[in-house]
Amino acid sequence: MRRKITLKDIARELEVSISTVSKALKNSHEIGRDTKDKVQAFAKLYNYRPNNIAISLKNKHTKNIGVVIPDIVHYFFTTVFRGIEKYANSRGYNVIVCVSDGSFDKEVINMEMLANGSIDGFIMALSSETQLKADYNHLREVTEQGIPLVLFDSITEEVKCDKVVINDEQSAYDAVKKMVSSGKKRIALLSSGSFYTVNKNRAIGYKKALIDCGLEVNEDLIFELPHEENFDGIDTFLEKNEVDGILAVNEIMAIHAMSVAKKKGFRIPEDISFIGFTDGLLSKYAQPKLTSIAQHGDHMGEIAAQMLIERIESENEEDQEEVFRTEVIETTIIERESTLN
Amino acid sequence: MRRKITLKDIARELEVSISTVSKALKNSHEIGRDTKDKVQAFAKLYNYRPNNIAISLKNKHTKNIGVVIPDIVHYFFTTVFRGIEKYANSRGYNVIVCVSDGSFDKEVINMEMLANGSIDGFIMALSSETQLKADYNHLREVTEQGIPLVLFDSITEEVKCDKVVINDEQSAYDAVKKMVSSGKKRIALLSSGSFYTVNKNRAIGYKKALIDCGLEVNEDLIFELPHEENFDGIDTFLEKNEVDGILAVNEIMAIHAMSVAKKKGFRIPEDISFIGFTDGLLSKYAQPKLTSIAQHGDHMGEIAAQMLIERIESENEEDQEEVFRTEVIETTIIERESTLN
DNA sequence: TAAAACTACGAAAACGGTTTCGTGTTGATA
DNA sequence: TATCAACACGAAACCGTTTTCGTAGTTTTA
Repeated sequence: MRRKITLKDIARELEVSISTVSKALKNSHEIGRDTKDKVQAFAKLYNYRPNNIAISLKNKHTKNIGVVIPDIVHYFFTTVFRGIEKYANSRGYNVIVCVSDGSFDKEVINMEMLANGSIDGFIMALSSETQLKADYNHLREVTEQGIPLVLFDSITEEVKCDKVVINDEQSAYDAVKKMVSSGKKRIALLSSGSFYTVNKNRAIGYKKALIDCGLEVNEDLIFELPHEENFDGIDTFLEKNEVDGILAVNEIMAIHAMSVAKKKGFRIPEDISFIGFTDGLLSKYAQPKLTSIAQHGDHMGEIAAQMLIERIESENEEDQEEVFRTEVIETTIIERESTLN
Repeated sequence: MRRKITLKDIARELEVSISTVSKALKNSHEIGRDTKDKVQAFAKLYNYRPNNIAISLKNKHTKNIGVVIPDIVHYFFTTVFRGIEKYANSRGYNVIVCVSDGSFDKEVINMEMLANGSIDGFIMALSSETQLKADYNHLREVTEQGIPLVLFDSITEEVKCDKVVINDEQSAYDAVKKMVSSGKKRIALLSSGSFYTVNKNRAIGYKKALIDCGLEVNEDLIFELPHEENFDGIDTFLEKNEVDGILAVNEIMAIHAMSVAKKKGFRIPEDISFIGFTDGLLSKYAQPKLTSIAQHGDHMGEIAAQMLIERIESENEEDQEEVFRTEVIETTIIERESTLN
């Protein structure tokens, strides 16, 4: 078991000082050619690599970013994560992931753990419980310590930081309008918890589109799933209400609704059209293929990482105007078989 | 911007030494009641939290584990990751993820980055390129430095370390046998790159089952996808060959094949049965629902993390017998609509 | 009452680097 | 020949902890 070699080892072996070794390896002009060559050759021979931890301690940055998300087995979040990881990596950063699992407490604990020096900044999507409690003190603690924070997807206006979101309202608006213009008149909204900012905004867009199209908003046609991960309610909702178009806030609800509709003998899209948020695998492989609203998670992730790293690396320049940006990513509707043209 | 408070700050403020503060906060018996109370109160008041980096440097462990996987937008890997994260977190560890994206070079670079002090151990699934090149020097480098490594899913016997896999051979065997016993005789195997250890083993199980059932192995019925992510070949394969059962090494291939079969007018499962590895979302939501082999990714992840952390924390006890275990996770066949009973 | 043993604390080394500043040795300049 | 840069390098502080060891002052023991 070859132990890792340190500057001290090299210094001892070559009978020079540690500072000389350090400088030689950085090609400092302070060190003479001969010494540099000697040190560099030795270092290469013994495969010297500086210890990240020591550098972090000295330089007061870790080149790690912390990502806190509610769930990892979730198409949208994984795509965002991929975007983050890709960009971060290209800038020499590593990514530490913590999943809050929808729990406020876990979110708080995870952030506290990471905030004590492990990371240079956070990218996170709020857990459902946090949105419900509307308690954002852990976020403020972090920002007050000067740790940059970027919120995405599920955000809050109550914390001053950079944000990246999609235009939920507009996207829902466009989706509804699309269905209306294909002749649909009784369009339902399948949602899941109106405490989510995203769902709130989607509902707004949904209603606005109906109104703009001269249709009335029928609250009966807005169905909110009582428990996540339990889709039973959808069946009875569709039995009780006559609808000819459905906008769902995620693809799973859309797929569920589609299969209920199929079972009841409806033709898709002739009798009922479907559009779902999140353009994931299910949308592509469903039968019929689901028209969906692509949120471009990869891009969101890249933008979020870019904003964060920019913030981290400008931290030094103490000007810090404290003007925060919120970047809006444009969605695109991917037309498939579940809607009419 | 409240800066983080350090031991030194407390010491200065309370006019005691740093060592006293450190010991007082650890409730050391060396320190008198009064001093302890004073220090602890002050620390709580100012919300003192020790700096993780400094502790890591001192104690020579980071409480971080590195996970290197080929892909994150992939159901199986995310479930494994969830298992890892969950267990690791319960033991006070954080998880740094790097995705190799199927690239040997990225795998190597990521490991080198992390190996320089950032993590206490690795959990990884080999990238396809690594398996192709069969170059495992980066893994050996790491283990030779005394960094524990646990390989899962896509592994190699050429590196001495702990491993956790499923019983690929047996699973494929059982799946084929199940189809045969329901009357199927021309069963195809849809695979993707025989350089993957998993696929190799699944093929072995597939063949063995056929032989044990008195059927002959027809190499024409073994189809290997030329390019991953491009499923075009499946169509022509099914046109050229008459089959009444299909075992696919992943659910996407199975779903693809199913939709081709449906298009050609075959009844599922009467005319053709389907079984796919990985019990992901697609299997559950496909039409008909796909019978699949659950790999229990969560469990794999937990086991992997457990093995790793055990190894990390016994590192100290220098006995290190160097006996490595490979844990085999039992799969279960989830019967759905794509197979006969 | 002197020696031994606690008690309560501080000094300092250590972890592995970076960086500032000081200094002895050159060679060039006046 | 005395002066002065430039050069090449080392000492030491520092990042924030932990931990060993030393030591005053007090209490116990013989």
